[in-house]
Amino acid sequence: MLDIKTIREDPKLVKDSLVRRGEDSSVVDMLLLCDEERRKLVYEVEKLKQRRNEVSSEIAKMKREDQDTKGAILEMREVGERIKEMDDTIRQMEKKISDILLSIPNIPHESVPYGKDESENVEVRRWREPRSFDFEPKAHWDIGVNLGILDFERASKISGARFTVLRGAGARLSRALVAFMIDLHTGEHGYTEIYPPVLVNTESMIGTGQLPKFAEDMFHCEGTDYYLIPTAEVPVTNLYRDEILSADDLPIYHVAYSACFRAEAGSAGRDTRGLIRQHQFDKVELVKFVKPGTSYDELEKLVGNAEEVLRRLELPYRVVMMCTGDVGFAAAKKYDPEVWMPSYGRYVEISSCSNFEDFQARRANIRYRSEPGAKPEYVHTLNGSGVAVGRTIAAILENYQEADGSVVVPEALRPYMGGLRRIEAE
RNA sequence: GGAGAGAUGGCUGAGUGGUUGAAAGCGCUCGCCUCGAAAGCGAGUAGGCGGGUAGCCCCUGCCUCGUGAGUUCGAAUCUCACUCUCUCCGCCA
Repeated sequence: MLDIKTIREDPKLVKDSLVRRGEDSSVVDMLLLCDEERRKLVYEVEKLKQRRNEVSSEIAKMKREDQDTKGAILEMREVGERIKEMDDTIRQMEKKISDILLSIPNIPHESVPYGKDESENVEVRRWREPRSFDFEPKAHWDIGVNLGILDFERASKISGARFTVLRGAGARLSRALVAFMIDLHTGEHGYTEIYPPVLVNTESMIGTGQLPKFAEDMFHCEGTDYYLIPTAEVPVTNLYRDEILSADDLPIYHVAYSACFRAEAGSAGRDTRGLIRQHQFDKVELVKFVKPGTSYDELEKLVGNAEEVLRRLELPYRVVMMCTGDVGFAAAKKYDPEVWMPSYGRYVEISSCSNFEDFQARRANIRYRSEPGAKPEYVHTLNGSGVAVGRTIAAILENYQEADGSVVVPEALRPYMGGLRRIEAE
């Protein structure tokens, strides 16, 4: 959420940002109109309330002195009615303003390149050349099924499309990856581990920006106020909702493993095979709460932390900076580390690292005091995958496959796999 | 699921219709004291939304005592609904 005061003072900035994102900027004028109207009403009703307060204390005094209060009470009864009506109108106006405010995306940082869609994202760096195979490499869904470690057919029987059952070494590989990633981030990057609920309420979803705009992407538990989280970003960022932190608390670094759930409405036909796009997948997420001045440095470090996972696993990757048309609703700046996927013949997103500045903090009301007694200010929040587990399994299967159909276990993972060096068909 | 108790400021905790936005304590900040510190003493210390003035200093109004409605001239205080927490019982991995 943007600050209404910023919009009031510099509407052009917000309109330009919407245009750069390729969105309609006319909401800004509508918003300002409502805002002006609201302030006018607030001013009026507050004058009435002041009058009511004054007369009420006069009535108290008159009663103590045994004077007649009938006239004053009658007058105030009318004033009270009037106040109620106006408060109603103001409440409607505020609802409208907040609806608009919640639907306006963040302003991209000045370092974000202009572009209309993902085709204009900018590659920032590459690590390692993709391996060249002396045989025809297979896709991970074939490798996994042949090894008996991925079972898509039974998954579709028990659940449906876009689900997977992991079996044997496949299940262990997944568990090993989660442990490996969390150990790396807690042990070497200074993150504190969190294990969050995967069901959260509406308020949390609004706090991080999934709602109200992207309701169709979410699984909602019918008859309840619970949503299945699309990422651990939601519960972990909302950990400090409506809190005022002290400067000493910052920066806060959290790492959280969770299952993630996405309805994937509107992606029919895309990535239908394999582990790339599932309704349920595992992810290790990194979340930071930092002082405003530091958030862009923190973003670079965060991306580096995600990249370190891929380097340790020796998976070739590149990092892409999102352009204005692809930066995402809540982010001011975003980098996507992408892993090389032989079956796709290209790099595939395996992480997404964003600086939200105070966009989420304002929605979720997460503040801090720069020093004792100072006015509370909004923190900056960041998060990034560190990294997506399902896609990492896919990348390992494909990049580490051998001509005989077996898959070599990356060295960094072997301690977590009971020393297993190679996954072979049983 | 049943019965009961509760929800007040950074924290603990008073307050059952009218100078209570809120006692007291703790914490924190500043000052005094001290060579310095502690102790002691004194002062200060919620957030939000408007208006004035104007770069976050200051003045001023309104709102906020879990959330939402209601009663009333006036609600932290009375009524109703909801949410959450705790205790006991039941059920259960």
